[in-house]
Amino acid sequence: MKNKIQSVRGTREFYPQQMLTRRWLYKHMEEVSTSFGYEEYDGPFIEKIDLYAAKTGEELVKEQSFVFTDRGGELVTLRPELTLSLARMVAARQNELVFPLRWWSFGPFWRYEKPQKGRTREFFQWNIDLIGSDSAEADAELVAICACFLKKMDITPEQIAIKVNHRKLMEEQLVKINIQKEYLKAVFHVIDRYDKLPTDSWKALCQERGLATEQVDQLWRLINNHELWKESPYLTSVFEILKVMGVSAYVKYDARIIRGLDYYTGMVFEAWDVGGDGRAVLGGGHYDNLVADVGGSPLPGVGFAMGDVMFTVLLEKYGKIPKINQFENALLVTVFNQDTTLASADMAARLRDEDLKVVTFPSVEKLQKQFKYADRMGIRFVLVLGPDEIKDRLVTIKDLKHHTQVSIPQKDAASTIKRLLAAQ
RNA sequence: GUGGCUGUAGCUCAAUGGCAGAGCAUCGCACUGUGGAUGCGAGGGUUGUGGGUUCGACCCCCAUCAGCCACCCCA
Repeated sequence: MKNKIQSVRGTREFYPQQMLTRRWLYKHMEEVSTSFGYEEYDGPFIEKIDLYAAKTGEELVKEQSFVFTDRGGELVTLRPELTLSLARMVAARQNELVFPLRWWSFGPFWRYEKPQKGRTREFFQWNIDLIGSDSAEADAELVAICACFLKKMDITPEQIAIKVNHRKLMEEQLVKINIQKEYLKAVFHVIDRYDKLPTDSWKALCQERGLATEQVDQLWRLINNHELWKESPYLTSVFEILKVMGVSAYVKYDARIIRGLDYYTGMVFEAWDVGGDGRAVLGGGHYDNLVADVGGSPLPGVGFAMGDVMFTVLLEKYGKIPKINQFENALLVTVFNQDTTLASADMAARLRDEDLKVVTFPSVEKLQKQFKYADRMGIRFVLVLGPDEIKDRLVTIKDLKHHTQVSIPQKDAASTIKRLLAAQ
């Protein structure tokens, strides 16, 4: 390990076992996405910085992106998110695409943040969006997809819950307590801080930000009002739809959900780890203007994004990551000695022709060592082709799982193994 | 970007400023045609890195890198 060059801070290394987990996660996202009729797409991994400058909030670009100048002197960045690339792609082919369109993606993103548990500088993110509809049905669908995914991962509503709110509802309510339009952003920010501070400190913070004592109390009542959604016919309708879809158990109204990204204009939602000290694992919402903002005609959309890092942390916490053995149906063809290597290679090739997963041992070693290798790798069958077998055109097959062994004619090897596999 | 804690064998961790260790793992042998078990043995370290203090530094000081935690922010 001397003179080892370290990996770049915050980047990920996927050893085979973790790669299996990533693929397993991907498979479930794909299944849920496609079951609702979503199509897979992807955007560039590098974008011009201008794409994000306007709409995602300044911090995301200024502080949290991997920005550099390319050889042509252009300021570019490793993509910190996908929604704006999506909006541009849609705007570019707005007249040929069929709406409403439903697209999903899973790929790498980069943010220049301080790494800690559940947060790295390089991460994978599931993005899923429905564009071209303004209805409560569309918004409800995305929440339902989120719930279906959690259910599929065997996560219960007691473990992760989806909290829903609506920005316009909040704006209306804030206007009612005489908060001026210009202050909305600042107030949204203090609402966001509510969970992190004791009530007294939070109230002090509100006053610091210019709220009158009376307004602070009104705001406190507002964000602790779990019935507030009843003031919104829109949210009422969303919850009704979710009930019919059978996913209500995962969904809660929460007036404290606002979300940081500036482009959300309607319903917003986040999935939270209920058991933990509260961290969002997924977030999304409705946006009215995104496509227009990148040069298209106005088109509304709704979508969410989920990072793999925090979600994997939670899956581990709840013991939901299966131990996958990719060699459970594989076989190892051993080599007995130098004279039998060709016979083993020949046997291995013929078994692969029969669509079996066949590993060979690449050098002549003691059988003990080769058996141990199979055991450590989780390979189920070990084949021995020694002088005795070759003389009688036999092959010995040991089933490491059931600790049984047979010697059979070589021509029956594939069918015998297939029979054992079918019998489990 | 700010503050705090931690870096010793592949892993988990010991070691008053005075000889760098244990368990697990690895490798070898017992076992010359058979994995998991047992026994015996072996290898493995510039104590994250670079300076400083000291007769002497894993230990104290400074810097730096990395991990974790709390902010900030967010997925």
